[in-house]
Amino acid sequence: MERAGIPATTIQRLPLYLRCLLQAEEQRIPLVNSGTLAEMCGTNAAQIRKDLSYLGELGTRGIGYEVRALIEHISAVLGITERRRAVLVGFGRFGGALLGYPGFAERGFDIVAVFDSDPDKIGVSVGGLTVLSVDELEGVLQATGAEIAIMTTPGDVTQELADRLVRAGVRGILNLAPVRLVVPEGVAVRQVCLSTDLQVLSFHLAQNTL
Amino acid sequence: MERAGIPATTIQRLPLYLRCLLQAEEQRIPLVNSGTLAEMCGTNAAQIRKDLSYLGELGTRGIGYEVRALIEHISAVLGITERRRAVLVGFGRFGGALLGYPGFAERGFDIVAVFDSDPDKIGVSVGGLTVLSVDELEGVLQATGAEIAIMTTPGDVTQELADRLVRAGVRGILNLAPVRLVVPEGVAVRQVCLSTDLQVLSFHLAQNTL
DNA sequence: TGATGTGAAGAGGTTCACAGCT
DNA sequence: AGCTGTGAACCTCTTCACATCA
Repeated sequence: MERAGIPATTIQRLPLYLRCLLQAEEQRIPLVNSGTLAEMCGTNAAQIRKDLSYLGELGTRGIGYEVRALIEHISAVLGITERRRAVLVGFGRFGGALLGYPGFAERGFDIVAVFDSDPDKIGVSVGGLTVLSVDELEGVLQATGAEIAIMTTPGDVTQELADRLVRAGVRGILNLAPVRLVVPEGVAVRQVCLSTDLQVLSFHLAQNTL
Repeated sequence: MERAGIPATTIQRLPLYLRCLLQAEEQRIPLVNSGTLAEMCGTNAAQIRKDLSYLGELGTRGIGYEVRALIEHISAVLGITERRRAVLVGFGRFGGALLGYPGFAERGFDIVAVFDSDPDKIGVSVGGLTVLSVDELEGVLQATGAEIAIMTTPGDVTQELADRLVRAGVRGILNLAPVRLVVPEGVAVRQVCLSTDLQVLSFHLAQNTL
């Protein structure tokens, strides 16, 4: 499968396409063309065709794209045909909220362990899981084979924990802590920072008040 | 002030620069050059200089940038010299977690109202605020003059609520609901979707297992 | 005929390399 | 001498326009 050479921006749009296609499938729509899919996604037809062309020749000229087949293809490229295991590090406000979020499981991601360093939280059981001590990080990661970590830890310990996670086999980190992580080659990091987003919004507000 | 013509990517990096500069100031560092700032931010010196040059000639050749002055400038461009008011729409798992998050206030964003449609939640008081009915949206927005909305609502009602928010004067939306919002010209939207981020991470995992 | 797939043109950002100040 | 500010080269992504094929 020709996966290399797909632009990063295309990859970031695939989950959106997937969501729209699943929606179409629910409505029993068997076929879409680039125009209608673009409308569903809020993009343009050329973008859709170009993006999908990177995954192979998935459409039929004069007809369009078969919804089910396209879902399969995109899922395969995103590597979510099998379920993926993730651990949650940090059981605070955000950590707790994320654990209860059904969206992860719906999209094929299973949270298989939760860690914290606060003795008051360790042992708490929630959603079928028990909060574990971060001391057990390495052992549990080995046992579960989880490859993804979602971090909602205080800023000052995040890099250190990330290092341990990587050493223990994690190769993808979704970081909600307001810290720029440094990770070795081959490990992917997605940084989420709501404060940053608010500041970008603020810029736009300031712009429009000239 | 020459704000137009600043690349969108530059704007998105300014909050990061700001964070690093505040950190430098805390360490009583009065002056930085593009090299050291780049290291703190995990970028390169050329990027820093180019970005800052869009804001004006803020440095001194042969010397570098004065930390305090740079903080002021970036804050001004981001429009966060005055505090900004935001409302939270949706008091569920995420909404509750966000309300307790001190990071917003620290960066100049005050959450001035919380809305929900669930009768069981309306009236609950939390962090000095009382959860209000979404029926009161328009009135409260007018009264508070909030320009930003943070949405953590169920997907199916989000667009509709966003329309009402925009009509009531909101011009920046931070959307945590897994829905692509359609908004009129002049309204800025930042979409946050953790599931999307996980799927992008999954792609990278799949890549490295070839 | 109708929609895809794609080379080519265009736009937007990043990196380079050096002129220009202090 | 040292570091900024910036034109120019380079690269990446988006949009266009059309050849291509069912």
